[in-house]
Amino acid sequence: MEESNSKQIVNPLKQQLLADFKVGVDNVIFSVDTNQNRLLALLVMRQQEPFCNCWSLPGTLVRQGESLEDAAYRTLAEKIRVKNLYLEQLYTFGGPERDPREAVNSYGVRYLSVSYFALVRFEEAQLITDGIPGIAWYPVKQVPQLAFDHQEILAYGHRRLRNKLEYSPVAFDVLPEMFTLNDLYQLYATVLGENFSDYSNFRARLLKLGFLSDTGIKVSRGAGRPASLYKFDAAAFAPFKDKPLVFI
Amino acid sequence: MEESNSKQIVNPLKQQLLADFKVGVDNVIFSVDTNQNRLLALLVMRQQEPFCNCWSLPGTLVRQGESLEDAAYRTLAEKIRVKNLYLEQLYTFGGPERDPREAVNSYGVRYLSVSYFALVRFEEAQLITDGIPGIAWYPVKQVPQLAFDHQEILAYGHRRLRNKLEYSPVAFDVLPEMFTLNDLYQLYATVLGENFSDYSNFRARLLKLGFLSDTGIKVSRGAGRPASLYKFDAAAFAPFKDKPLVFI
DNA sequence: ACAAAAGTGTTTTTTATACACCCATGC
DNA sequence: GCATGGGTGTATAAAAAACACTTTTGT
Repeated sequence: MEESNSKQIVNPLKQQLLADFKVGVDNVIFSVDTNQNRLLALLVMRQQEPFCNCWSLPGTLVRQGESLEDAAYRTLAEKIRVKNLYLEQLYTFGGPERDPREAVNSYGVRYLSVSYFALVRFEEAQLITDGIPGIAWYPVKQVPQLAFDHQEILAYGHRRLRNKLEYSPVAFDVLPEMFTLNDLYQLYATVLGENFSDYSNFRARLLKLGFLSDTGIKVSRGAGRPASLYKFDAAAFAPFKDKPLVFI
Repeated sequence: MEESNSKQIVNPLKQQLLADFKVGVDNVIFSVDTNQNRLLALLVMRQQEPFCNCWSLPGTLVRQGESLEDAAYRTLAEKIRVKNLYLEQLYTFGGPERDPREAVNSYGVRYLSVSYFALVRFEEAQLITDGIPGIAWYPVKQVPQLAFDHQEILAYGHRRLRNKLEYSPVAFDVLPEMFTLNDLYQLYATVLGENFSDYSNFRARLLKLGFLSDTGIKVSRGAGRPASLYKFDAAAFAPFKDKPLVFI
């Protein structure tokens, strides 16, 4: 940030002119349907040009006095009601010509997208439809064509989710508060692919670490022995913060 | 990105007005002095207000038609000449009031900083001083007060470097092309802290993986047996891409 | 000769992996 | 009873961690 910030100095070389930006925030919002073992992403149908009637990530343009994170929370709150959620910044996509609006009004206005990555509990999340039907959870394996470069942003978010699962306890932000060890295992298998570990070993390893507490409550899902419901004990997890590969 | 992008519609609620942004790029540039085992960051002395005569990360404002990455490369090229470098986006800092200029001209212009993280080889990097003495490598343990929120950005970059060292071969972008195994070990020890592994084990493990090739050339650093110079074999490393904790 | 740094090997402990097997329930 | 999913244990292989030892140089 060393350049002069005065717009008044007109430089003959076009290159030298600073770009004026509008900054958008786009959210990649994930949740997991434990019943069907599917990883879901929240999409909205655009109601305006450009890309009208095209599915897209829920997003907004940043307003005066609003921080990037505030904007991310605002968009989220407009679409779903949740009790808990995990949110972090993903990446900033900002090349020229990533938004067709740049070409039209072309006063050098650029559109930059700061993307955020969010995890919510599927059971708790209430979609705010407001009559308009253009909002839905899509299995990440079956997302339709998306507006702008949102396909790329979603893919980036998916990669981040896979990485985060390996060392951080984000899974417990997506799972219901009480879950069976099989729910947890299925989540990992769904996101990371079937070949990351054997269920018995996964189970034994996590239990030994001691941050999963058995509530004693049993649930029966059809046939088979009923499973115990476990809770994540955040305090007991503390020593494992910053340790890599806790969950393999 | 769903809002109307027309500036003309004046909304009585100030909140509803979109913010206009200038976007800056700030680079956290690291290198390692293998002779003194020090991790260094490149700082520049600001020549303008605000924060004139204050040390800061090298940065620039993004120009028309320029991508974020282009801007990052441009700043870098203005400060140092390097043959190879590693560059990736770090994080976007964008709260209101992070830049004092927002208060002054206060037409709702916001300053947003997209930070980039770069690694260069200390030996190859030629600082471009151009008479002005305000550019220097600082040991990260001894950086002075920095302008804006650059302290925070630097800390963030340092954390990223530590993480990247564990699974990606970025070390070889900071080390000279040929290095001793001790250079490599010292780099890890310097960045990760002295207690990450024992030298013998570190050495044995990496050699077994087979992507370090012995050039046969020996160097003597004072007393003791001369050490072999090794090279990083990028092709041989390929199978370890995406594998976590290759370097522990 | 001896200190200093490079490089090798050995032993112990811990962790990963692959299963086999027992347990509790629905039908 | 038996299929189904939950839950426990064991045997083997691999890797991490600790550290003793050998080699080659400068002084």
